[in-house]
Parts: sequence; C-alpha cells; structure tokens
Amino acid sequence: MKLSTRGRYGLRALLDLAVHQGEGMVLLKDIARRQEFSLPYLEHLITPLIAGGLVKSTRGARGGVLLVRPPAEVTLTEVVLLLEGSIAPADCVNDPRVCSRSASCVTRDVWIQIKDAMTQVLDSTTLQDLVERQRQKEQTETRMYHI
Amino acid sequence: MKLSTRGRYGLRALLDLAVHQGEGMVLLKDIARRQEFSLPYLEHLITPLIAGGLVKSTRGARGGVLLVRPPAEVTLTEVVLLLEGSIAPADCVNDPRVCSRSASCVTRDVWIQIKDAMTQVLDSTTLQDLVERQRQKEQTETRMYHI
DNA sequence: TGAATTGTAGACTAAACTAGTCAACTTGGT
DNA sequence: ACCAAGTTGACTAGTTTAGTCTACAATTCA
Repeated sequence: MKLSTRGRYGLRALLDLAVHQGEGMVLLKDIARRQEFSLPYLEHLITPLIAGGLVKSTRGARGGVLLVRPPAEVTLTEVVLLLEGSIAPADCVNDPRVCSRSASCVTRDVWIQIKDAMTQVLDSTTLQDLVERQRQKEQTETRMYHI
Repeated sequence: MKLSTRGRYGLRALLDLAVHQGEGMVLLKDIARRQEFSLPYLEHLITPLIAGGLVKSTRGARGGVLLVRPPAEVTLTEVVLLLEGSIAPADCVNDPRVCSRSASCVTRDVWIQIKDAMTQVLDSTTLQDLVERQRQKEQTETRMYHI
C-alpha cells in the first residue's frame, strides 16, 4: 500500500515551488538542491505536473517554473492524481471490467471505501495549507533552537 | 497507491474461508477452485495468515484450514497488516528515521492522515461484516435473476 | 548572430519487486 | 505402508522503479 517515490517526491517538489511562489521564476536547479533530488530526476517529476496544467515552464536564460494557479486553489487530489495516475488501491475500483467478479465482490467495496477515505483527506487539503503548515513548523523549530 | 495482489487475493481467500466456516475443515484446494487461484499460489497467500495466528491449519488426510477466531472478531486492519506488512503509504510514516527530513516534513503529515483514514475504514470492518454483505449480494442477485 | 542558459524528450539501465511455478518434504489418517 | 493434505523454499519470467545520459529546443543577452 505504498505510493511510488514519484508521488512522494513530486509533491515535495511542488510544495517547494509553492513556498517560493512570488519570488519570480523558480529554477529546477534550486528545487533540486533544496530537496536533494538530482536535476534529471526532478525533470521527470515535474513533467506530469506541467502536462496536467498545474505548472508553467519557460525555457532559456531567465526561464524556470511557476505555479499556474494560486496554491489555495490546488487540492492534493489533483496533484496525487497527476503524479500517481490513480488513487485507487486496486484497478477494479476505477474499472470494474478488469475483474469478472467486480459486481458481486465485497472486497472491492472495501477498496472503494478506502479510496473514498483517502480522497476526502486529499480533497480537503490544498497546497496553501501545506505552505502554511511548513512555515509554522519552521517558526517553531527556530524558537526551539533559541531556547 | 496500489495494494499488491497478495493483499487483494489474500483477503478474498480469507473471506472465502469465513463464508465456509462451520462446515468443518476447509480445503485449500476448494478455496483455490472457488476463487480461481492456483493452489501453490494460495499456499503463499495463506502462509502469513497462519503465521499471524488468524488461521489454523492441519496437515494430512482430513486436514485443511480453519479460522482461529469467529469472523466478527477479526478486523480488516489485522488482515491487511499481515498480508501487506504495513498500511502506510510511505516508509517514513512508520519509521521517521528513514528520512532526515521527517521531523519538519509536512508531506509526511499528509501521509499520516491518509494512513489514519484508511485505518479507520479497516478497523471498523470485520470479516463478519463482509460475510453478511456477500450473503446479501448473493440474495439480491438471485432475486434479480428470478425477475 | 551566437553563446550561454534553461527546460524537454526519450532512450537506456541496474536493481528490486511481483506473481507466480515447481519439487521435495512433513504430518496425520486409514 | 500409503495416501491426502499442508509447508517450505528455491527458482524464474516479467514488470516496475528509480534513476542516468544524451541530444535537442527555446530564450535571453552581449
């Protein structure tokens, strides 16, 4: 029941971008440095987010990437969907035809419940929520450090 | 965000066993036939359930498998935990030490929320619930067939 | 114009994991 | 003794993952 690293790292990359939103173009190189990904790998992570219309990229000198919408308007459901392809724990949840037993299968009903529970968490959280939580954590840590 | 087939098939196998509880020893061969698994594969599915104390097995002629506890006392959390090893969508959820950023990582907090949401669904469902849902579905289907 | 900078695309690969199969074995009943 | 069951673990083909590498395209700016 694991996310791929694409999902985990991709969300971190997008969050990094959201945190630095408003500072003009953000360089993939800088995201890679801060998050400790290799640049080539980050390029793969960001590709589906660009294709999905969440991120706008500009090539060339003074280029970089930007969030298309404000972080408050981006739910994690969208992000995870683009990065992972699907939120379902089993293929039969999205397409009953993959298994001939789908119609009468009660374990499938459980997987549907699981998916709904996950979707509810992801739907009710935006990138902006994460940005705020992160700023709060940073503040708390700084205060702790001073004590 | 997928379960392995071990998780999906294993739960189906255990549910099959629960449905046939009370008919004496259940043969792996019969579960395999009804669920359309190969017998050798089913043996691998059932092994962690035996090791986890959910299933009791007896070898030899007149042998077979049995549920140790009544289905109403077996939650799906237990089952999925034995089959999948963990419910966490990322390793850092169970062991923060796998990533140096765990303490300050807000994406980790999201994965924890996801895990909790899933656990709640699984904790509140027992094998008995599934048995009843299945009997109800079978009844409905039979009635549909007659109309 | 052309060199430097930045993102894009896709081929490629090593390693790990999955979903199995198979064969040899142990145990219990008759 | 023999047969019927479950047990164990080696083995394997195929897929997925987590990347790297190379060549390229677009943009800026001297």
